[in-house]
Amino acid sequence: MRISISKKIISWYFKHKRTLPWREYKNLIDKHYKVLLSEFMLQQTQVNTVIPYFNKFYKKYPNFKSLTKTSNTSIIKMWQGLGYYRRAKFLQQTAKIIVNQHEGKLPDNYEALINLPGIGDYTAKTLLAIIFNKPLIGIDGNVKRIIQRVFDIKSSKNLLQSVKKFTKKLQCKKFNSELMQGLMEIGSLICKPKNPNCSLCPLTSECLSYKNKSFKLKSNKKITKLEEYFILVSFKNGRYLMTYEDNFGPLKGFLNFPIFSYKECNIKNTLKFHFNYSNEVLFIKKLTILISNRKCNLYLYKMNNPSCYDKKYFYITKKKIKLEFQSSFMKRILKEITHI
DNA sequence: AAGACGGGGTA
DNA sequence: TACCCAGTCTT
Repeated sequence: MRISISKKIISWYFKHKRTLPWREYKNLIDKHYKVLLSEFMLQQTQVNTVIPYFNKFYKKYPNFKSLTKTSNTSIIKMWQGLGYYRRAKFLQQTAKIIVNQHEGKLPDNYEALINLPGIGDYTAKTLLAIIFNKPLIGIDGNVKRIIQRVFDIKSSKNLLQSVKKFTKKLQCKKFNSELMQGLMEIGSLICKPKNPNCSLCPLTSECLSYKNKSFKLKSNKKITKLEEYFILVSFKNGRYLMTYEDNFGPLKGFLNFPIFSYKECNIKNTLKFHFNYSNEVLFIKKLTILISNRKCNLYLYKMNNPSCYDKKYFYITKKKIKLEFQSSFMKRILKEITHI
């Protein structure tokens, strides 16, 4: 008798699964918390990037309750460098709902889970699979790629629908948790986007892409917008001029140097408007930063001792900056000017 | 249905 | 450089 694809994935997983911090737990509630935390951190973020963040975060916030008793600022500070900071906000909101409405436990049904902040279709199904061993499979990038390759599903308008249909056939009752994790494990370690390592794959005998020797998938076209800004660097008595209120999209609301759109603004007029522009303005250097779907050209300018007309700007010491949330964006600028 | 949202790894 | 990552939410 032929062994089913699911069984092959499951036995492969038992044998080859990695030891990861969220795969070891003290008890069931600890498992709920660890798996949920890992799923939030792993959204669009690779395992190896997450591991140190997870360990540090878990040490400081070891359960749902601890997340309800701290400020969102503190949580975001722990998230610093991981990106997609909305996740940290949603995580706290979800923790509060779990503590206040679900007796500190993760709900075990789709309806309740999908209604929690930061939990979408993928995470809801995956939590049900991993934690409660329910016969569902969440479709992430890994699962999508494996299914597409094994069944040689051509990219088309309803690619996702086809993937869903084939994925459903794999669901199993007894070891669905291992199946779910095995799919992702194979996806990230073996069935990689480029150069899949088929010699290690347990599915080669049923993989149509392997049979046809064609593994190329249609890539997601990603549009990168070019944006240009100028940034004002001002340094006084060991302190930097900064603000929380500049309107730079992705990191709006976080501490940053004064930043202005290069296209819309005339530099001198802008400086006159916000600052006492009587001092000389010097161009320092051009910096290129990639962030989300943008490529930003930053033109750094220096002005000595401006007095601010606008209350939203203030001077802050480097020591205090360290205590604040620092985006990689802001850190990069800081690094560039620190030796000027 | 498309765009916004971070930052780092990899070929 | 371009693409990808255990996606979700908003418009």
